[in-house]
Amino acid sequence: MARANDEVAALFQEYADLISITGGDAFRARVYEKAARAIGGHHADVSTLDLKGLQEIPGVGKSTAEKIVEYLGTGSVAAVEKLRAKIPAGVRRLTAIPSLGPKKALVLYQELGISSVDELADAIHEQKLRDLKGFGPRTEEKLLHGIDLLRSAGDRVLVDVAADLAESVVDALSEASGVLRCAYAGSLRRGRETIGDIDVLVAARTPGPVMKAFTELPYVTEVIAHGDKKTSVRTDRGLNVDLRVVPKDSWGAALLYFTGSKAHNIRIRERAVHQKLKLSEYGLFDTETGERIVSCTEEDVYARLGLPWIAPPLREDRGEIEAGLEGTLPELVTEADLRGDLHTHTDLTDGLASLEDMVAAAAGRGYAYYAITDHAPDLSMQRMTKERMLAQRAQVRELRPPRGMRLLHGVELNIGPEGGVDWPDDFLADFDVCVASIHSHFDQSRDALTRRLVRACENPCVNVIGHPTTRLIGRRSGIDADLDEVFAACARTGTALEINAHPDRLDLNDEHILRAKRHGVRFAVDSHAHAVPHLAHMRYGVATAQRGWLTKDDVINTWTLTRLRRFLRKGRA
DNA sequence: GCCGTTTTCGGCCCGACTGTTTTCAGTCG
Repeated sequence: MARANDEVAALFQEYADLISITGGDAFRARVYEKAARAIGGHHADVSTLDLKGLQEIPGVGKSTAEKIVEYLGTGSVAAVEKLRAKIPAGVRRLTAIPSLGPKKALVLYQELGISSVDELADAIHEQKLRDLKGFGPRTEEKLLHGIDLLRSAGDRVLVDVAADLAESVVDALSEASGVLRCAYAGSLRRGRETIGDIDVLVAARTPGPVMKAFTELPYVTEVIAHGDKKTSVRTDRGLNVDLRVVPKDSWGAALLYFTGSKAHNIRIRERAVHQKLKLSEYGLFDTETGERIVSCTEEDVYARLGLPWIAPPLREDRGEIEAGLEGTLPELVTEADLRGDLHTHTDLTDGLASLEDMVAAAAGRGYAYYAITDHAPDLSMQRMTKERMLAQRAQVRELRPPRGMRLLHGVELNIGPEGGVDWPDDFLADFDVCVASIHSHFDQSRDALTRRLVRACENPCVNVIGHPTTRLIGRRSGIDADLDEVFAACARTGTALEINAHPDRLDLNDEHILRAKRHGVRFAVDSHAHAVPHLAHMRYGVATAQRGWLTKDDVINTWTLTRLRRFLRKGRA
């Protein structure tokens, strides 16, 4: 069951789309889009708020708040139903086709009665679009191509795939003639968990050579748009890359603009307008004289708008502008702050590398401490026994890792259907650290799942809840537990929540982290490595923690070993 | 429909590219 906030957000997004399609006031549509985002990201559950509380959500006024109350009371909103009755759901679906927006969708529906993607494909093949105003032969071609893309849509890709591609594009273009600077921006720079396309920014004396080099990259399959300032391509990696080329002295304004998010950009541009300034990707200008004031660095632009530099992971219009004005932006945790990793495996269970190899690689990352946490016997395929675990402990105690790195002997316990774990307290008490995770029985009731996690927190030996929602991005949605209750239990019992850094998990996600932090929870950013290369996934976990506004102090594996050990003692005898 | 470090009314972010147009609307980010 989704949070009421998510249901309301989806409803308002649909309402905004329907307003656009029916040719309603574009500003009204934008208001509902904005409200949808604000409600989806709001920490408090809207079903617990009254009319007054709802209006305290920025972007939610009287009319919107009343619609929320109406929805929560009756399960629908009359104004939305009215538009739904005018426009079939399939017409809205048409706007998912690239190059087809609300205006064309309405024309297709009104003139030809087209209300589904299939009907549109048929109509194009029957040449029915020829007589419509604004539809030419190129439009037909683009629509057919767009339909193909939609039908084979891989949607967004995992962040590691996008990062590899982006870094390779940046490396290649940095070598192109006339390129002065090159970097990726967009959602990848903001550290989002999945990426829809890659934005690459170049500062160059002349755009020609770099544009050419770009379209000739080996993984480019198609050039979508090709101009002096912007070129867009599709790649064989399932995502598009946009390249923008700007003059060198526009670098800061352009980087700011292309990093987004769109919502953040709109907010800072509004701020500019209020100061009689105009902000574009070319710089910050005086509206009256047209004179450029600043543009070279992001810091310059923010400063002229009365703001400190805002780190990209915060740029989601989730309060960062207000915090910047008040001087209360968090000092975000960084990868360099991490002193260790608290959830890793070896080939004793389902890891691929030996204890020695994992430890050597961890030492190479400069960690001060490193925990080995192989599986316990309740994941029966791992064939773990007390004897095998104790033998590993002896091996760990004997190892002398380089650079004085300290080894912690831990375990990843399985949280059973009733919330119990593999071993009794007296055996667990001798581990340095216990991670406990759910690995099965994902479909229990909400109450059962909540109780299960709360019981695990109440175990005096459990230090960290591993991959708390068990989601696998794009493959398995997270379990349906009352997370706020779990967060409260973590804070009460001194149990940390994991931010699992593996790109297909990133669990907890940024929004959960923001909510958990309000409960006073501590976090562990862990690689969950099953092989040496996985240790480097930490960067994605850190980015997720940054998106959750976490500081060094919130993350237990940035602490000194002494402070960490005190935390890990928890309720043990 | 929302909102105010000029405003409780009159604004609401800005520019690139494409295709169908003869000067611009639509789409996208």
